[in-house]
Amino acid sequence: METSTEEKIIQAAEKVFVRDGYDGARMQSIADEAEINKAMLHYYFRSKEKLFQQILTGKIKAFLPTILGIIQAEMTILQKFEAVVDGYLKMLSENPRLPIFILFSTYRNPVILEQLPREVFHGLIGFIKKAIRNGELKKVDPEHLLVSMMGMCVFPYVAKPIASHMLGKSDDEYLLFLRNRKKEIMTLLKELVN
Amino acid sequence: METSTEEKIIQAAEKVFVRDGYDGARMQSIADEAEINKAMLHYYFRSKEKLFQQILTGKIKAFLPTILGIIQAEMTILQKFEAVVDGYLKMLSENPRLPIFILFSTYRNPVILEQLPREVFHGLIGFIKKAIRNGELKKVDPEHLLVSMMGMCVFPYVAKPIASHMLGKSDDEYLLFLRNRKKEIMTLLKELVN
DNA sequence: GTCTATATACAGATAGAC
DNA sequence: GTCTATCTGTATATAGAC
Repeated sequence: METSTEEKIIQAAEKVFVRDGYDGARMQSIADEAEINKAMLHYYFRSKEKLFQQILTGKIKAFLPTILGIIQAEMTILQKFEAVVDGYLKMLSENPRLPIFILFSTYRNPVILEQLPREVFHGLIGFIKKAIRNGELKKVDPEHLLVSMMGMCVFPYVAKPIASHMLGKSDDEYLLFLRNRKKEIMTLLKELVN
Repeated sequence: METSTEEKIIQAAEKVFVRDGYDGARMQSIADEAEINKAMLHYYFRSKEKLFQQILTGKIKAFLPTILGIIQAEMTILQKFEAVVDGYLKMLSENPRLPIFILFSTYRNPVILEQLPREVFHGLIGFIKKAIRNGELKKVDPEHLLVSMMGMCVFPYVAKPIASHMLGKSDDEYLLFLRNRKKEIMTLLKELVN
């Protein structure tokens, strides 16, 4: 029932920034959404810029694949792929507007990325390399494969308006399309496994 | 040597809108870029909104695959894939910031999409369906395959800041990475061909 | 068509009472 | 901590001289 003012601001700011972007967001919109006074935003966070940085940093960390922990050593490479794709698609289905927000924000201000850890990517690339050495996987470039996997997951979300229009799908039909996505991505990835 | 004022405005507006987005763009920046007076923007285009609509519509049309005309009936499906991927990646390498601009803009204002033709997508999906019937291609969902192809092409561009950081690549190294992209996408697509 | 000057609106941010 | 009132800058847009 009780939410602190600071927490209310953060939740409202997430919603407004993710929806409207930094330049499109209004401090008044955030205050309205949080049902508090506009002056409180500055009392707690000093400036729009500072509030935004905090929201963006938090969201980027959620956006990066945190699935690495789930992966077990005994899994086959295909099972690992499935864990990554599945975990990622689930997060995206819960936060469909998140990727376009993050990608656009980092384009306009890449400095924020410097504090981000690279272990997740390195870990996944390591798995792929090992699977190739084992003969478990066909010879492909690990970095390109990882980018392809992420692209296949993320693109239908960042391109939702244009893709649903081009495919002639209503919002409901496009949701259904997204739900079939995992199976279709895995069909492609299976072809790479020996 | 001679460029009409209207043309100078359009070129400047393309540059500024694509770089900064609608909300981030300033009419003064466009005027400076075009080396004309700010009042001229309103004389020729009435409002920022109208100028933006015109730029965005033009850019979306360039963004959609116009490669369909190149495709010949005698080509194998793999050659058709290669034509699409190659044409698309070339356009992207010449306009690296275009996709993030269009995708973000259509997210904020999807109405603009209504005037866009769907033939390009339908044409490509038709080719894929036919190839499956012929036994030329493994059984995959044509719509998903098309979205996967586009995602593999576009994602490395829209995610450039985050991907180059995660892979630990400098700008030059990332450019090289992008230049190898075609080969790696085709490696994946080849596995789908019988 | 092109300029200068200005109108109008609204954004982020702060001062100060309670 | 929370509010109202207000400051200050700057954005889009227009009026009107040339």
